[in-house]
Amino acid sequence: MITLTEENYLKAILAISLNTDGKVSTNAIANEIGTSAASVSDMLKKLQDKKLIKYEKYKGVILSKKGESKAINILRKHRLWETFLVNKLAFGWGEVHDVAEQLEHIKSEELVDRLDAFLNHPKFDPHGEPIPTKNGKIPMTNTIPLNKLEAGTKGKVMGVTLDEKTFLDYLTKLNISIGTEIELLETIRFDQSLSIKVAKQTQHISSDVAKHLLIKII
Amino acid sequence: MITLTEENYLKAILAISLNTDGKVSTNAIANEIGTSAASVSDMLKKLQDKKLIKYEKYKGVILSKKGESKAINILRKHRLWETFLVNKLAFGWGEVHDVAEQLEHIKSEELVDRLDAFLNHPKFDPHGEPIPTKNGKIPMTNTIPLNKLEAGTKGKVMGVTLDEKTFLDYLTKLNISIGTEIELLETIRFDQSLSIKVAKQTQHISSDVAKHLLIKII
DNA sequence: ACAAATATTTAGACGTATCTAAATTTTTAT
DNA sequence: ATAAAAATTTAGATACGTCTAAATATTTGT
Repeated sequence: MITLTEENYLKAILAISLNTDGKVSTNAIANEIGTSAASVSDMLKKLQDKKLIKYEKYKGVILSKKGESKAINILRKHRLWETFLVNKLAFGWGEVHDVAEQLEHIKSEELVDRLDAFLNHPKFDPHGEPIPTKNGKIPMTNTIPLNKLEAGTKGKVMGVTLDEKTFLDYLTKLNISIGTEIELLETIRFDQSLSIKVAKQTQHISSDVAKHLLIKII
Repeated sequence: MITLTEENYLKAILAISLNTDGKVSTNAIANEIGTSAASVSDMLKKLQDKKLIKYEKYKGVILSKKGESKAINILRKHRLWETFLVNKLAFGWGEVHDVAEQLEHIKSEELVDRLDAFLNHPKFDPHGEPIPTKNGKIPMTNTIPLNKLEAGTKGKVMGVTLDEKTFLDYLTKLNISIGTEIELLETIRFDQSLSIKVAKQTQHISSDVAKHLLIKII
């Protein structure tokens, strides 16, 4: 049996893997989970013993087939529950993360299948992120982060890659949500901050904000 | 912060309290939870320290105001989630207990409020048991267990007090569900088993089954 | 009332997950 | 190339929840 804590480690390793190339470092995991490197080191041994990861001391870690499958399933459950909370219980998109972090650990394949059907097999969660399929694939989206766009390009916000209330509240204040059209006017050389046009209004945002906005060029 | 295990102890103590008078014994709790009396004894000290129970060594235990409020809230969540699973996700009434046992520990008052509203503030769960109110009351029902009925009395099944798949599957086989009309024909002196009439068919059931059927006399 | 049976608690141990501090390995910079 | 810095692992502790075996308290039966 896999414990709740082990599930959280797998999820963290997957999240880091999706954003970076190569092996995942102990420190990166410690940072993602909010724990010490020592604790991570301890846990990696256990996950290794259970064949959930491939781990070499000092060399970093990657998920095994089995570990990846578990991690993707947790991600699937997380995104399905977020969809449920927003679409059925009328939560705001900034309010669902913490609850979904609990719900994602509920163990029942039947429940997930029925929830998926109840929601009409959604392809994307409320943040525009693709919902992994039952057989463990994460659908690819042809979007790029706003900060990688060339100046003068217009696009539409297809998703956000940070699920944090303060961030999502800020987006709401900027009048940005899924589907919003944005034109990148200029990238400032000094700090990579961006001038953008949203609904005919010119606004200015940091590159930290821009990198979490997934854009499809139109 | 209250742990998952502590919540399960409070729930168990409440469940026993609702069926018996006086203080709850260590053994009764061990039996309900499926653990050793020694473990229960350890845990009772912790719950006492947290002021969740009133406990005197060797004398048994009752819930404190605070403990009772927590326990009833867990029961409320359990029954709301069971209602969700049956009414919205089309689970059978015998299939929801294990999942609800997990869902009842999700921490979010907002979630419970919204779930309650989504379900249209149900008064009873799929087993006919009353759903505790947000302010911590368990509505009373004027029903009695089938085995306490007098021979010759007719009644309607209003609820079942055992949430176990084998039991509920058996009821289904007997054609008994919430709302079914039953006439008690005779109680056998030897083993307290019962002859009943269900939908014009005479059937015979044990007193163990009968005591978990809540009847309203009609 | 008192011995036997039953119930409960204590003692000591184990596994999980965490921490801080110290040791070790790897990377970086001159 | 090697010393300093950074990353990682190990060692030793702590808290939680569990267990078995032993000790103690309570209840029961005669």
